[in-house]
Amino acid sequence: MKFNIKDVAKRAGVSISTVSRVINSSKPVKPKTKDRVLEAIEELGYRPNAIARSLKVKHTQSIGIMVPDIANQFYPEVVRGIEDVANMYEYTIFLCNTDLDYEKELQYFTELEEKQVDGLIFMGNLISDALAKQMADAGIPVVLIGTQHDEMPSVTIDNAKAAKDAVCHLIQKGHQRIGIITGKMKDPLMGKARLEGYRQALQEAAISWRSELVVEGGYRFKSGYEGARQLLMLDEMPTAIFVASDEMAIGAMRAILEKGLRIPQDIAIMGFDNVDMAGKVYPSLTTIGQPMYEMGAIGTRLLTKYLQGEVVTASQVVLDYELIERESS
Amino acid sequence: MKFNIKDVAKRAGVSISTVSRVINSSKPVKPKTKDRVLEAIEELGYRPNAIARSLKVKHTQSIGIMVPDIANQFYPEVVRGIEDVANMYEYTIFLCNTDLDYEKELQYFTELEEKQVDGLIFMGNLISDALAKQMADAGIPVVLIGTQHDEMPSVTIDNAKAAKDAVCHLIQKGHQRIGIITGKMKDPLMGKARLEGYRQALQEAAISWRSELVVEGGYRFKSGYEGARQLLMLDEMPTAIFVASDEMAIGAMRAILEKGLRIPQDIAIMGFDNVDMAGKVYPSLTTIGQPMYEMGAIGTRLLTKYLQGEVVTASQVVLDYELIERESS
DNA sequence: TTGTAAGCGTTATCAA
DNA sequence: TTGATAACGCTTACAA
Repeated sequence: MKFNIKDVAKRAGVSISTVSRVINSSKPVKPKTKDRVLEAIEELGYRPNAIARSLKVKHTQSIGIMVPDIANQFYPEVVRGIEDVANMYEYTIFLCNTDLDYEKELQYFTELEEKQVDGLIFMGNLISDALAKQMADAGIPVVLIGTQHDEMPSVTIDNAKAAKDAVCHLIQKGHQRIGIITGKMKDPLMGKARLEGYRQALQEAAISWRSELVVEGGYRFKSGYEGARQLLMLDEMPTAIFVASDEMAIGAMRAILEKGLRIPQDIAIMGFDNVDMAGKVYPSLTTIGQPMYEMGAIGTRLLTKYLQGEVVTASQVVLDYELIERESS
Repeated sequence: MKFNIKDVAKRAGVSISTVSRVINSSKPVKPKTKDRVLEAIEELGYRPNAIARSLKVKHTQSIGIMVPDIANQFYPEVVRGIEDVANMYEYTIFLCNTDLDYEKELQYFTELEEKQVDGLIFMGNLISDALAKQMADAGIPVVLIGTQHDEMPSVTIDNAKAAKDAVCHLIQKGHQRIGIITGKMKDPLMGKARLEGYRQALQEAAISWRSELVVEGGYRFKSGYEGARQLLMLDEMPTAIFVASDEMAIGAMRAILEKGLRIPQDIAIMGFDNVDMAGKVYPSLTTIGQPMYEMGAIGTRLLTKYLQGEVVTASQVVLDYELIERESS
């Protein structure tokens, strides 16, 4: 019960080329025959086979998207942004979860390459050399979101500057003893850069660096909780904590609340990301808002430009963030 | 710089058929020639073209997945489950956000059909007649997750029973005056069924129904917040509220906390879903745990069975839920 | 304005 | 164990 272009041609009493022409409006067709074709298509419930078409035209109108873990708070929103504009430009998206595993990244890339995706959106940590090489060899346009690479277009925010602003905000609120729960130190953007911002803010305010106030975290709830507990055990507790991700910040809040301390009166908290949850917890979380949806949308728009051969002026776009003041500070 | 099977055949000094045979291990090839072919593949960096292959073999090793909104708390986890087992069975997934819009569902389905997906995972409300018809006509295997249809396989939980258990739990805790913030009343599963569970629990406990204690919500944070405020304005406030989704429950908690009331001492809260956030808010949320990852994984496993022509014994699987008692009750 | 036919990169049948 | 060759369903010169 599955028909092809030949079937409709026969039914309409025309050649397959005319059918093709009415499907794609690629060449003028006499209105009358066009109607006959349309009618035949309708009657048979014919659907063109995009696979066959792709084989011929050499593009698939599909793009791959690699993401560490869609179940992780941060990504769904940016994936939504990606999907919306991809859809707008008539692309469908292949979703791949890499778990930040270089092997998996490589393997998925190969799979996507074989499936002839027109382009790729990549999210994750640094791109491994092997992956970079394969991307270059494949000749598939790639845009990075939330990470950078010398030879690839990307959309990011200025993590160091954002972190600095965050800490400055705390300082302006009168805090002098400010703790930090960082990201992973081997992660240059979310880890090191945000710590660097913290350092700069303190320096500008002439607040001396105290190593007991910085604890390394790992982005997830639990490490925020544990990091905060560690900070709370100090003889002199911080009066504010800057936490390098919202999820950790919410873990930190729990640690504080469990101790019977008040937020922000006893300890102020500042997160990073503006994950959906940040505005919903109580007290709500003051944070650095990454424009997640926009990052996805703009990154994809950038990709479509490459795909359509448009000239792109800025290939490494860094977006504005926003300091969102809520109840926790 | 892109090679095809012909190029490697030439380079290896064999015919394209032998190359095909070594790629697919479909027929024995003399070890020596096999090595030559492998070598040629390696040297050229050849990648088989899956599109061409699909055209010939008539399947694409890809499945579509339609979800209302990936940015909505509930879905990322199930999508992760889907992707994991899809990947295990060598399928890649096309992700589509429908926004619960019948038009969009139809449109996406058509797109997926044209792209020749081997199967489809559908999440959303009731399937519209138009969609059901098109699915049947297309002859593409579909499995439903979180919703049902007479003629289609699905994986769900027993919403009414789960809701009843939830309310019984509240009753056991000594509550007699129990409010409910429901889902949408036009939604049979998450809306009506959960309300029905509430009704049954009250009835069994011989607690009389009071219409001022039931307010209709809409799943999202805001409607939970507003619903709770409405309940809190009653002359006799409820001592417990059963909320038909975690996100609403968290909105309800805010309304309560803002009034200076304590959870669970003044008002107990019970949610539904066990979204990631439920265990992270403070106080943490007692809720009905839907096995989201498993729903995705099992649904996809079911789909692969259809795709591989295996016999399936149970096509409408209803999974167990779990009452997760935390701090809010 | 329409039709014929070559070709996209594979797999699979058939013969050798 | 291998090689020629006809599909798969479409688009696109080129001819008519």
